[in-house]
Amino acid sequence: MDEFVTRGFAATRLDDIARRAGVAKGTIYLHFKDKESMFEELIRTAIVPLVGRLHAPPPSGSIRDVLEGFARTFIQEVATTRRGDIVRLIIAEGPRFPEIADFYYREVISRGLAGMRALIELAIARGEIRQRELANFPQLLVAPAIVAVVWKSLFERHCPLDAIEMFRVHLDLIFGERSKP
Amino acid sequence: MDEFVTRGFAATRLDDIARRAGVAKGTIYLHFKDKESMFEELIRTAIVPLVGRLHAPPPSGSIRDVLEGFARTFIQEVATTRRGDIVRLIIAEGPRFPEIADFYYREVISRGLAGMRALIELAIARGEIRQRELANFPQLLVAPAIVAVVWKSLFERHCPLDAIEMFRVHLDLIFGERSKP
Amino acid sequence: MDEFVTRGFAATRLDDIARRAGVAKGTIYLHFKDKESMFEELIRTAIVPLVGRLHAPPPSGSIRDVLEGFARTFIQEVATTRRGDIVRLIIAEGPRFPEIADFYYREVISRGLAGMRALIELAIARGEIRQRELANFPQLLVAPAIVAVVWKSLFERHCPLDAIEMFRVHLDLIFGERSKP
Amino acid sequence: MDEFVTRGFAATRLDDIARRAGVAKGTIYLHFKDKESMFEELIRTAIVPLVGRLHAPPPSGSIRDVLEGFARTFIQEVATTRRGDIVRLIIAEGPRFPEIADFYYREVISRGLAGMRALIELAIARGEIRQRELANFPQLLVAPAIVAVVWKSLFERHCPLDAIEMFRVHLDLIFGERSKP
DNA sequence: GATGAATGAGGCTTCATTCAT
DNA sequence: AATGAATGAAGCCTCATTCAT
Repeated sequence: MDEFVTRGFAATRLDDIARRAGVAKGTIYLHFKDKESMFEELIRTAIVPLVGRLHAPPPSGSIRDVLEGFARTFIQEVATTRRGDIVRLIIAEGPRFPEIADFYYREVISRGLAGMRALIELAIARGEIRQRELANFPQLLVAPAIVAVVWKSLFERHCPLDAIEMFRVHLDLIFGERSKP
Repeated sequence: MDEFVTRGFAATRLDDIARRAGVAKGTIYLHFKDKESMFEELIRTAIVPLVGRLHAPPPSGSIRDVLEGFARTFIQEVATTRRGDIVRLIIAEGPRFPEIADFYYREVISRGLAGMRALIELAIARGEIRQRELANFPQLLVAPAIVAVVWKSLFERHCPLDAIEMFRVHLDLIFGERSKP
Repeated sequence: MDEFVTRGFAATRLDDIARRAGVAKGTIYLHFKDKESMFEELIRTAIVPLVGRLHAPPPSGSIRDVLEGFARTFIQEVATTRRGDIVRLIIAEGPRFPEIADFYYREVISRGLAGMRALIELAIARGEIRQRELANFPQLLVAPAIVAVVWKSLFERHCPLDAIEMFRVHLDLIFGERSKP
Repeated sequence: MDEFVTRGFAATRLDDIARRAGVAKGTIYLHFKDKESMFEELIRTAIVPLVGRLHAPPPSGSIRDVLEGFARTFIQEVATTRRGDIVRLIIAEGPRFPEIADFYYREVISRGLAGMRALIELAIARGEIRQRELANFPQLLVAPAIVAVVWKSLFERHCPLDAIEMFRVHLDLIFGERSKP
């Protein structure tokens, strides 16, 4: 997966994968049909941990706190790490691997957005969020996370981005400005 | 460019490019040093029209109207079209073509964000925007556009996204809800 | 090596080498980095047997007999055979492969000439050779061998050359005419 | 010719020849049928001046003086200069261009050797040379010149060679040692 | 006559895949 | 089950040659 993330599907060599895995090239073919199916299986496998996170904890405190915690976790454990590159990899290779895009949509996106929408509706019901239409576009809630992932991999060295702080400001826009601690 | 957008850098064949361009393979080398520099030049060339747009029009009316117009233009002429794929292409290949990422940051991102920040500060000064910290993260302003571009190329067929309406809701979050027409 | 000798470096095709070697084209690259390093390694390898000969035998009989034996061996086993073509190949490609010329000078030429010089000085000390200055130009001793190699590959079919007899006459010039047997 | 000499036939590009000649690439084909015939014609043309020298002046003084003058001229105007490289070029490409080798043999070698033989026989008749068999191998007379040409292009930078002095020693071997001036 | 842009055959090299060991 | 040498299809690139201008 590291190799695919670093170079993309086409530019990755099975030689390198084998060396990195500490096996011979032929051994790969005992586990995978070919390079393409290996790529697809690896992506699927890599996505699973993301899926795990989506079984949201029950919203005990305020929705905003839940979201802020979620955002912090996502940014620290995904956007900043190798997992964030997997997201970028899916963006990059998705159009050529529709099955991967399908799988990703089914397992991650649709569930994640459903969860977001539920949270938003709960927050609206509780009066934490005033903008009722936000429930129609749960993508807006996670948009800064996407931006953070892209920014990290392309522009971080030109201009570092404090993704957590950015997300906090984003939540201020949604929930109303919070008095600074 | 179509070929590169469709397949990515490594998987694109010069044979196909030549056929699509209606020239022989050798002819390519009268114009470009090699595949890599052709890719870089094409990306640069493709970006130029985007850059032109960034010389912002003078904010005559309300900032929100300016941004809404800008968003509509961007989504209709970039996110929906082949140009949006170029943005995706840069996200995909940027890490392996640092020069392209550099160029893109210098010519598009830094200028665009500077323009956004100026607009945000103007809006804050005029009282249109209350969240002063937004000026520190102009990325937040365009985040829905990025999401739209990615969504279009990966998930549109699973779940169409009304990007313009999404952007309108986003602006409501920033400027406060506008009374429905 | 046969292919390189027959066609020269640039005109030799890896296709032909592979076919001649009875392997696939790709197999070549398991053993050599590229065409150039293959050429260089082959030349080096081909020279090794020549180098072996240069560890001179102890001059038991007269120096002239030693040289006549050496010349006979050289002409029969080098000038006449495929190895002679390697000498011609080095003359032909040397200027474009400085490393080969360097290697050849270091391993063959400088050692061979040192050996020749030692023999000449010994012969002078013994009174077999009167021309003391010959020791400054050991190249003169082997000049007919070079001429023989070149002649064989270019003009043999126009006018055969008895290289051994020529060398004998050459030795007569150096050692004084020997009474015919 | 400079291009061919520097790189050999196969590695020389018509692009470079055209640029050096100050004409367009297509223009070459108004004068030559193809690269091969151009090479052959150029070699032939380049050889002509060599041929001119062979119409020997009548041997007025001693044969040895004639030869020493000839050698000095040859080494200064051929071995040291670009013309010497042409000799090397013929050695290099001769086997693949039999017509050139033929032409060279006919126009230069056979005539040159005939002239040498005549000189040798004259010197024998005059008593300047004692070794009668030398007349059978006029190649021996010019062998040091060949060695000088090869040495210059391959090993000069490792160990400079005083070709004229070497030739003088060679003549000493043939004519008997001359008292030093 | 001269040009030089265009061509496309052909060469070098890579790398996914196979298979005898 | 694991290996890794061997394969050969396929891609990039060069350059001799052509031909419309």
